[in-house]
Amino acid sequence: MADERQTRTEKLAGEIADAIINGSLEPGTRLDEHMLAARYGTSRTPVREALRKLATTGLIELRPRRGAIVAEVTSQQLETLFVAMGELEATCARLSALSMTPIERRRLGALYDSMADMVARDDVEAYAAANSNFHTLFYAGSHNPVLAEMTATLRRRLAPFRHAQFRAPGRLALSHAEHGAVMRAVLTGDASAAHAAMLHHVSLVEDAFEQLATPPAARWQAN
Amino acid sequence: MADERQTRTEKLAGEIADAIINGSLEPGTRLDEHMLAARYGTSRTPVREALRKLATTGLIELRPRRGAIVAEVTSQQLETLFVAMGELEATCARLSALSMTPIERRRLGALYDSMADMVARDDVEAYAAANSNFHTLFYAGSHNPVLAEMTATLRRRLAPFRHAQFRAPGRLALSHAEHGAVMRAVLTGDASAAHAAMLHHVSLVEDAFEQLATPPAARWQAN
DNA sequence: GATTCAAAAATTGCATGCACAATATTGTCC
DNA sequence: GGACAATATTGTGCATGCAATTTTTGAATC
Repeated sequence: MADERQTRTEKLAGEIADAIINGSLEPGTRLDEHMLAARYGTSRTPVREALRKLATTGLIELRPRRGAIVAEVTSQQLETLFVAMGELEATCARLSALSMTPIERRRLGALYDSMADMVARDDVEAYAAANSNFHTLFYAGSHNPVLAEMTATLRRRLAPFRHAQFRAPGRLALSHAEHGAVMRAVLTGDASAAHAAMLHHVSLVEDAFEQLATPPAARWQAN
Repeated sequence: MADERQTRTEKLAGEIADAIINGSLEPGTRLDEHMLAARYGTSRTPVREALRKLATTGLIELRPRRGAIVAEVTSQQLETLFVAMGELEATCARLSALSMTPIERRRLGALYDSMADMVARDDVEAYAAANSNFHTLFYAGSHNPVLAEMTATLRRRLAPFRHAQFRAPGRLALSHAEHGAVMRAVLTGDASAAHAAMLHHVSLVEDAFEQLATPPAARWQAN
């Protein structure tokens, strides 16, 4: 209940996106309009509109006259997505170095410090949540809503493939060290260093994924 | 007639987008579903779906229960869009420096050379078309379809505001000189120089726009 | 003349139904 | 037994209709 201000279409888009991101709808799954309408207790109309919205984010694939499926991502496409994500994150860091306000800089430093404790306690859960906030600070810090939204969209699209991100041993400490490099560059206003440090950081996330996680899609079409 | 393979929704989205880009639908115009359905000879259903698709690209603004309007862009939002565009173009140039194939590099050089003639003849029409191709080469040259599509989408979204881009005296020669800087950096594989040169180039485009063109939206909400 | 409020009109959100395209199934021939 | 064609079935694309919300209109009041 609560806020009944959003339309059924929007609510549906959110729920289906969540189902995809948390893995309960696996890549390749056919998204039958009747089935979804029945499952969520609406008619096909809002379902169709929600599917079209999700298609633009890349979470699902819409084939004219042939229905929708949860996007199957080949390892090559995943590589492409990670590279694009890295470039956008790096750009956000670059702009953050140039335009973060003193308050934003202080907040960034405070979050970074608090994450040191989580590393010390080896608290993966808390660190993962804080990590998400840490990156979000740069989206906002770019002071460019257009760029911020693009980056956030890409992040959501990659979410299904990052579940095991911090499981690798020592990954927490490494991540925190890289965060430190990014943060220092941003705080000193060194734009190109911030860009480079963030790019490096996100590349390593990609590597960690490839070494460790078996993404849902890879089961179907690896190589 | 011809290719009746695409759905009415897709065709509609294209036609409405064109109408916005070429200026026949001005920012702020209300997009009444009944009106559009009548104008294009369909029912409201495909119109609604087309509008939702356009909304995701930012060309129109969709206010729940309150209809759609052609996006009104404040000068501040326009600034944001141009910055984001510049960063993405610069990123494409950066990646192009790293990953263009010899064939792509040769094609880039050939196009650049051919544009010198257009500058000499002061052929604004031809130069504008070639300029579009020039930038598109970097989208493809990034070898990252995700990034390329994002950049192209932003370019389309800014298209309504760039009509008078090359009208300013001397702008053609200046543009060509900047293209030269970008091209040389890419051809020599200097990624950060390519990034910087493209950023510089696109910033100047933005300046040219601000000095010269009065965008449709600025009539309504400048300051 | 401006402001407030209520009723009317307009417009969106959603449901439902039908036609056609795509897919699955069955049957026939080699 | 396998390939192919005809048929049945499923599912999407689109049209239409109704209910609810928003916007407009008009009068009454300050």
